[in-house]
Amino acid sequence: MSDTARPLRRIEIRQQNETLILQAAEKVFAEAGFGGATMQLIADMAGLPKANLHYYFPTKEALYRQVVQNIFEIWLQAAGSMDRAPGPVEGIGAYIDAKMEISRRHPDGSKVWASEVMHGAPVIQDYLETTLRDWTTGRATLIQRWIDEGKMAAVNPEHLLYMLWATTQHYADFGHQIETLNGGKPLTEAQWRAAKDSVKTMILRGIGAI
Amino acid sequence: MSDTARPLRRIEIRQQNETLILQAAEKVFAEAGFGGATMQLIADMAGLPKANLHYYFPTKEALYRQVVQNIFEIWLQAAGSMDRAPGPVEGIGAYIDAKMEISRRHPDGSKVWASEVMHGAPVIQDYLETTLRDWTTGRATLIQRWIDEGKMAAVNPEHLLYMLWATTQHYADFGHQIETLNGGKPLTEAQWRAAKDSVKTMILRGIGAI
DNA sequence: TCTTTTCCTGACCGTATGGTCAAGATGAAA
DNA sequence: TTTCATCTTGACCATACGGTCAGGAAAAGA
Repeated sequence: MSDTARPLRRIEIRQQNETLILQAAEKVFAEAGFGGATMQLIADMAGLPKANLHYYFPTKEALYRQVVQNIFEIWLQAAGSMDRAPGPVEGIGAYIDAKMEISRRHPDGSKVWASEVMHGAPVIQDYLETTLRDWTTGRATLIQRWIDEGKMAAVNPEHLLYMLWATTQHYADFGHQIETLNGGKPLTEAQWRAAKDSVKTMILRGIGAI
Repeated sequence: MSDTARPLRRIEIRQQNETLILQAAEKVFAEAGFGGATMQLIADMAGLPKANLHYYFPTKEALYRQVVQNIFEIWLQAAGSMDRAPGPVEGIGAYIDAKMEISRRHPDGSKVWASEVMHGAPVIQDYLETTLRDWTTGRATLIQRWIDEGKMAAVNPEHLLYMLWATTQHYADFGHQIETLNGGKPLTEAQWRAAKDSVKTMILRGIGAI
């Protein structure tokens, strides 16, 4: 921006360009899918020549893999919000809040994740079998404990988790449909609050926690 | 199959090949997305030469459009199960059953639909703005009537519909993830019953209908 | 049987794509 | 200043893709 900006240091250059490329890639992969995305389109969106992309990321697959892993990191971050809660109202409530916020702030990332899983998780299958599986088992145990303690109804923990994922991610993955049904306009701040509130109320009542 | 099969009539040939192509296309589009799917792959899966595909469907887009429209037809069929019900327990219960059955019987179709919407509905935008919108408005009115009649809690009808779509379609679109968390095995008959039951119980209780 | 229409398909074409490379530019180290 | 490592990029390449076409096979109609 500034004409008098000092030359960037090596590390800064690398960091800046990688971020630029990853942001552009996330958007293009979300909009076109892996197969429909082109390195040229990502390059144009990042404002860099295509050959420069291949300098930082050797192949399209490598770039895609990094995008998916970044999304998984965000997911893991939200996954923690369920712990350290005395009961389902706080724990599941916080988790819904966190996941709805991700749907709002990172809709592209959510779409890439959904697309990856829909196509059989060719890239992140190992994460599903390790990290995600462990997390799911742990959370199912936690939910079962709440049930045993009489803090919620005896629901199937796995299917509850699926419902949480499905409902929250729907606002990102099917955002276009929701927007169309909303008169072509994105949800307002108030509408997002209403969405969060609806989801929380219906689910927490659905599991007999409120 | 039979060596003595009589030669097929024109209309039969057309019907048979179109069906063959559409089935193969649905599978390939679901697995690879529109951009990742190739006419050659669809042709191989259908057991026909590629040029023959272009005889029945002039372009890849035309073939894809037909696949998406077929899915929408199935969706519309299930959409009727909510009407002619005296209250939410029967109406929404039947709708959940119908949509869960679609997720089970037509997972590929569901994935193609999800993919289409995720990428901004380039092909079926007009359906979203007309048929889907009208249906949604009508159903929201119906739900509001049930609320006014005291048959269920005062929830936001739109967000309830989103939850219904999200939860039921999740079992198709994220079927691979569910299968992985299920030890790599597809859900059994009993597990599908449990899934349906969980979804119905949680949602119907969540809206105060039971 | 003969003619017409529909169906079938191997070979082919132009284009776009992922990826490479060599030569130059730029910042870091000596 | 000189040397070295990193970064940049236009030009290029092999491949794969969607789509075309001509000519033959097969069914329908006369």
